[in-house]
Amino acid sequence: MPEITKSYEARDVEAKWYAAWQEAKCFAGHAAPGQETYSIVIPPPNVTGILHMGHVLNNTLQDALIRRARLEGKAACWIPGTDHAGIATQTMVEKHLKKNEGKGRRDLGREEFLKRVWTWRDEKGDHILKQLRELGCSCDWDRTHFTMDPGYSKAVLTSFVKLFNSTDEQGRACIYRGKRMVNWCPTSLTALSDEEVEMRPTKGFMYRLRYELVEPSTITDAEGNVTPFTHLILETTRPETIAADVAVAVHPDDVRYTHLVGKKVWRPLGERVQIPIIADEAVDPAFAAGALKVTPAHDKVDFEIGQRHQLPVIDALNADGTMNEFAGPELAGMERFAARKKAAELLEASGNLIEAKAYENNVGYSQRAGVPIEPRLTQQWWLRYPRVEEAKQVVRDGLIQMHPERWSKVYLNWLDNIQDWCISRQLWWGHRIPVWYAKGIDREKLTEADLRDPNKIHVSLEGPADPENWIQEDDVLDTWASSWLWPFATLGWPDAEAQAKANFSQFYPTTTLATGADIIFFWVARMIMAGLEFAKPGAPVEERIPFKHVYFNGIVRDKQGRKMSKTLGNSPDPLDLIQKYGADGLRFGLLQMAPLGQDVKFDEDRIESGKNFSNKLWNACRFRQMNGAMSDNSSLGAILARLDASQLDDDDHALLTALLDTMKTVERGFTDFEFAGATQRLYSFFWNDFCDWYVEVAKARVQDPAVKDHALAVQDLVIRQFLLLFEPFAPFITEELWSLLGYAAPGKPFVQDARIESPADLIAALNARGIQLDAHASGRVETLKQFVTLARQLKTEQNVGQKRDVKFLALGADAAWSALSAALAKLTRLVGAAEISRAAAELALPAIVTPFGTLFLDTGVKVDAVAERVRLTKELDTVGKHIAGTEARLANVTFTSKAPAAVLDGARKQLAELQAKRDEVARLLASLG
RNA sequence: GGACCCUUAGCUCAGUUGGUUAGAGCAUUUCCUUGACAUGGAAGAGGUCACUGGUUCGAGUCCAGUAGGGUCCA
Repeated sequence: MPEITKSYEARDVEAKWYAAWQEAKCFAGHAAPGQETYSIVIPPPNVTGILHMGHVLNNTLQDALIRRARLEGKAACWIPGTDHAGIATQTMVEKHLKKNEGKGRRDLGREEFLKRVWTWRDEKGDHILKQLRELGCSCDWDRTHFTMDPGYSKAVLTSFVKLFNSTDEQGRACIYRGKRMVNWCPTSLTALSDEEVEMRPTKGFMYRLRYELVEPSTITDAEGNVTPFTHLILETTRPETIAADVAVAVHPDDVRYTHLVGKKVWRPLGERVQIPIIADEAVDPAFAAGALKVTPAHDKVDFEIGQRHQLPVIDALNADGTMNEFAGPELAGMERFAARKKAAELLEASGNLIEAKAYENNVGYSQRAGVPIEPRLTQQWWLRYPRVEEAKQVVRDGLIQMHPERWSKVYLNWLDNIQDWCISRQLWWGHRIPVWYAKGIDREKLTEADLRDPNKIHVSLEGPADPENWIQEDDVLDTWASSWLWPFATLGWPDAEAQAKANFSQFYPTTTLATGADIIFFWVARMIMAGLEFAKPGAPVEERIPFKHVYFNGIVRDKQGRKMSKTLGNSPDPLDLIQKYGADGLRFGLLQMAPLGQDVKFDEDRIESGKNFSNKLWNACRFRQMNGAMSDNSSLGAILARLDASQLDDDDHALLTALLDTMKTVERGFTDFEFAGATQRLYSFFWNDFCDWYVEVAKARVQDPAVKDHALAVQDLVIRQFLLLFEPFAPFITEELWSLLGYAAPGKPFVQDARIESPADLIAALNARGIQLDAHASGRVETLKQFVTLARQLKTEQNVGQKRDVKFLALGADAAWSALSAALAKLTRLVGAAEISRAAAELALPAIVTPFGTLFLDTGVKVDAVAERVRLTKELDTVGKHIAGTEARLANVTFTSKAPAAVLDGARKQLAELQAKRDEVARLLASLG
């Protein structure tokens, strides 16, 4: 048996065991027929991403879940992988190209550019998966997937083709192409979905403008006064688009303007043209002066107004956010924000700018590029979501449970207001849409009927048989239109052979999805719809859902509650933390501060405490090893066989009771996703119940040959069960100790080869050895602990806290003394005294009142009566207050008549104890003279 | 504007269905390197549980409102 070193060196241990696990294929997900399964798909990080604290929390949780499942004997499978992350990766490579070669993607051409992206991916990708290994993640690496792999790509294209040929719940084609207003990112040069747009309050100006009436009018008020009416007043934040105005709209019921409807105003910028005044319900008469400039090309509401009134569309912006010739000669070619300034200057010069006031409003930003998006009219592919109603129902019915439950509401609310999904992206890195257009047709003018005409449009995986007559769509699919297939595409779908090989039928639906709530719409909701639609056609709904539980972990924030970000530099590098505190320390510390569904305020001290706990565990095991040779630890049965039921004392009973309680807490932690509670109980059990008390108490027993084997067997038992409970959270140190203390059975070298006992299993195993746990032992041990604390307190107060040769004298009734003397040996040791003997009468010595009567401390020095009197008086005062409170409670008739008996008894008992204590303290005071 | 969450010790957080004197880690005070562990041990100090009202014999816990902080959706 190798000797355990003085302190725990995490890094050596971690590297060794991870290699061993991989070598032994410990993480392989195989399901035997009929075996209960537990499967998780990883939220695939961006292929070029690096590990941050959010990943650490998310993946530690998944690893804990999957490791626990293994210990419970389930066929566990955790599928890893990465996401091609269309925009993010393409942008990254483009930047790199620009910097190193001074070229853009168009200089290289599509084919060459994609080659470069693949090279980049091969060189720099998957780094994050290696980092997850450092953390101890037990993914089945042989199942690593990438959303652009051939098999996965086939799944993506298959899903598109299937959707193209199917209808939504209202019988409409799921996929259509249409020229509609989209969120356009002028930096990435692509359309975005609504979810990729982030509203941010943005400071700017509200420009108050005059639009001259072509035929000035007059207003006649109630008194018959007539005033000239020469212009309309409008407000806009975007004067640079004025040249694209095609009308001014007012509310049809707005009496201020009804007489003007049908008349015209001069457009104040660009070519001097007249535009009509129209009436539309969409105008808010209360906003500004109640008139709205209508610019159909650059605003969604305006576009809809334009449609209703058959207005032309003038697009004054280029794709990259610069103005084009329709913006007028002064603005053409300018960048949009410069043009805004310039437009204001021009308006001011022409006298049409009344004022520009500072204004803050919500502006949509491209989440990825961080620039304001432009509403832009373009041809895109759209998806009408399938299975929307079913997706709501599975959550309402609890087939899919969200934790914390409140996220269900957010989810349902989104589905209630669901909008069609713009799935095409004007990118190259991604899955190219499997649509071919017949040569010679005008793509801009395809009707819904044309889309379904196989002579004009070809949609398939393989492409047309006569490719020379067709041109493939340039656009690729939104990244999320590939990752929404993740739970089943990683299990081989749609290839039957691959599915069989991957144990699709056993691992789907997966058990738990652990992710952040920030992607509940992007990913979670869409996966549910995709799963219902594709995974097991025709199967009952409970077999089609992609997962049964969704656990939303919090966001890791810094101490001030800010999100961790590169720019703020407030995000510690997880690998540094692993270096400093060990992977186990990081995992354990982080989980301790991660209560269900709350954001985590990161505190490095907590991680340090995780490391310290590792060391504590290490040393407790080291001490066990030093106390006696290891006997057969290879199974629970073997250890139990070494227990002597007749030797079990109160401490054994109390410890085993606490162990059972810990087992229950941890079990509940896993079913309810209450990991913080589980880790905290593990901590307090091991440190307080086991080390602080039991190991100390057992020091005496271990010296006694008659009970030594038994006492060590209890320790071996508790350490074994603890390691099993702790392994999911701290796999490295537990593995090392499992091995060092001989818990591994022959041919079963790893912790995961063992089966964790449930609390009921352990009770049954104890019963089978003739052991019934004594429910009252814990209370008696608690009393002894109190006695020890009080005795130590007395020593500290008398400035002999560290001396071990002091003498105590206890004055109490026969019953108290007999209880005390039964535990005398260990108490003497624990309080640090030469002896504790019985006093015959009150003594003129410093004293403290304990549950076993009054305890006097003989330091050999004359007692300081004045100091004692002060101390005892204070004590008497405190006790008196508690007595008064309890008496008042008991004197209340409504309390005594309504409170349950147990509470009443407790109060009465407490009062009696307090009164006895008061009397004793009073006697002591009196004896001081 | 709608929905949700949070407010407990100096800091970060626990506190299960209402029930003795509200807990932990870190920080802090005093003492201790005694044979597991100084990454440690012992003893202590530190809290009107944001505020107001209600329900109840009893509220950190349940209800309503107020204030402050945060998130999501419009």
